[in-house]
Amino acid sequence: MGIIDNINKLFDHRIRLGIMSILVVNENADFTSLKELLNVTDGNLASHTKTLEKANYITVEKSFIDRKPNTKYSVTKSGRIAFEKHIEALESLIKKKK
Amino acid sequence: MGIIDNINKLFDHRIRLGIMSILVVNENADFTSLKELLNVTDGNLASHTKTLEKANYITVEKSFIDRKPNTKYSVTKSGRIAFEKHIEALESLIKKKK
DNA sequence: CAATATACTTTGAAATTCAAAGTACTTTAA
DNA sequence: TTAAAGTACTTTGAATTTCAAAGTATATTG
Repeated sequence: MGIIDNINKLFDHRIRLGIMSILVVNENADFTSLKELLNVTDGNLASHTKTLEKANYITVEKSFIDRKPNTKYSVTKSGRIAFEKHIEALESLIKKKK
Repeated sequence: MGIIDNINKLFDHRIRLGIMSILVVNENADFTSLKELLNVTDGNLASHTKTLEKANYITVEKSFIDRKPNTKYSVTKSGRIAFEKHIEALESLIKKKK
């Protein structure tokens, strides 16, 4: 087993890591908030949220707020668990340097 | 500026992160050692080391040891600095959850 | 009602990732 | 001695991923 085997490939990208970091502390965040916080383009954000959604790490809820479409993302239980594991893997990899 | 802007794209991949993690504590490591520690295929490792080399984050030294080719990788000064910055960016992103 | 804005989605070109196959020896063993 | 297997990479290109431009749909503003 390699020393990076516990690093989750799905979180091994700064945008997805950022999305998860936001969602684990916020219960939910909408498309526009994520876009601004992460400073990414629409299409790019959409494709990364879709990847996380397919993995069942986040859920999407669409509604209309003030007659405008609104997409809210939340982290799932399994997403939260997977993320914690990833962070632990990252920490143990990096700590080796001390 | 987004919250992930200080994450270095080049270290935003588990194999390259693993290579750097090994090299910042070891002064040097050869191809075979990296391959075993990381549990990756030859071609895959070669392409990631090349990426880091192009960025001037690691250097390569080729020689023969026991009549066999040996490739040693070491981290450069700028590679070390970039890596530290990356780790700080990761930590500050993750710490927000506490 | 035309122009501009908001909130996404779709599309596909470009870049990246990855492993299979290739190269160049060396070692073992018949 | 020579054939087969092993070591240490490198090359290649197919598959996947990333990303932004353009598109869709509705709302607002002048």
